[in-house]
Amino acid sequence: MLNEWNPVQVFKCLADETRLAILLLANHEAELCVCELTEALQVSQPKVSRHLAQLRSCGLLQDRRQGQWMFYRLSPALPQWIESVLAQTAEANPTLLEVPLQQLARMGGRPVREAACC
Amino acid sequence: MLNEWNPVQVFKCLADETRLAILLLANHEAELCVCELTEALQVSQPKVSRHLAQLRSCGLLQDRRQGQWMFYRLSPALPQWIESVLAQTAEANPTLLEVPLQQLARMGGRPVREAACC
DNA sequence: TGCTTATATACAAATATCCATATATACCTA
DNA sequence: TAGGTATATATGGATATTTGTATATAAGCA
Repeated sequence: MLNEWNPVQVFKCLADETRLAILLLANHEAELCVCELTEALQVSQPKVSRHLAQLRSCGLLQDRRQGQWMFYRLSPALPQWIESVLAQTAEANPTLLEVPLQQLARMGGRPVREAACC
Repeated sequence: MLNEWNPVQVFKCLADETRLAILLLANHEAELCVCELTEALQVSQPKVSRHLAQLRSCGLLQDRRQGQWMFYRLSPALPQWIESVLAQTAEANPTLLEVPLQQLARMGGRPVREAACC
């Protein structure tokens, strides 16, 4: 995880429609798997995976495997200023999440989360 | 000013070392001319001008001519969430402004501001 | 084992971004 | 008007980013 939390790097991560939507969704939904993101954002699976890899390598996202699925969430180590930027952006731009959340709600066959521990 | 306040566009503006520094300086200093920015950031004049043009065309900066000088400041119309992002970024990353402010303080022959109105 | 689903990665092409250099424009002063 | 300073922009090349397509990896299940 190079150049950790460097503001320019962080803003580069936010400076793409797909990545910003992923981050705002992760902020809203706690945890999402790749197929859910693919469906919510209506983009190809490799595209989502590539952006997820970038966000993970920048330290913004954390992943967890559960069987066949990979679940992504905001990194618990995220500095407060970054959380705050995400929250402000989401609050001031509610339309960004509107369609993705509708797509999610419409989606069938979503994987069931198992408790992460215990 | 196309695509005004589109978050992705805004973050693209923040996703460059020179532009981010310009914005944080403008946030800190109220108003700066091109030669001051060139000196503070230790970059070439065309480079500063190009980035300033981009920030202006995105609506983040406002310019004002005073004689030979062009003064730039944050747009008064800046949405609150963007101001907030800038403030959070500056506060959490004080080193970003450290060297530029030193260079500014060291700089001689800075143009005198006239009152903008009256 | 072999097949299916979910996800990741490699590759190459298209596009965007960034920069140095050269030059143009605008204002000022004489 | 001519010359100087401050700033803007044009051009071309280098580099980075983004993407579709194809393929690889990993887990689950028969």
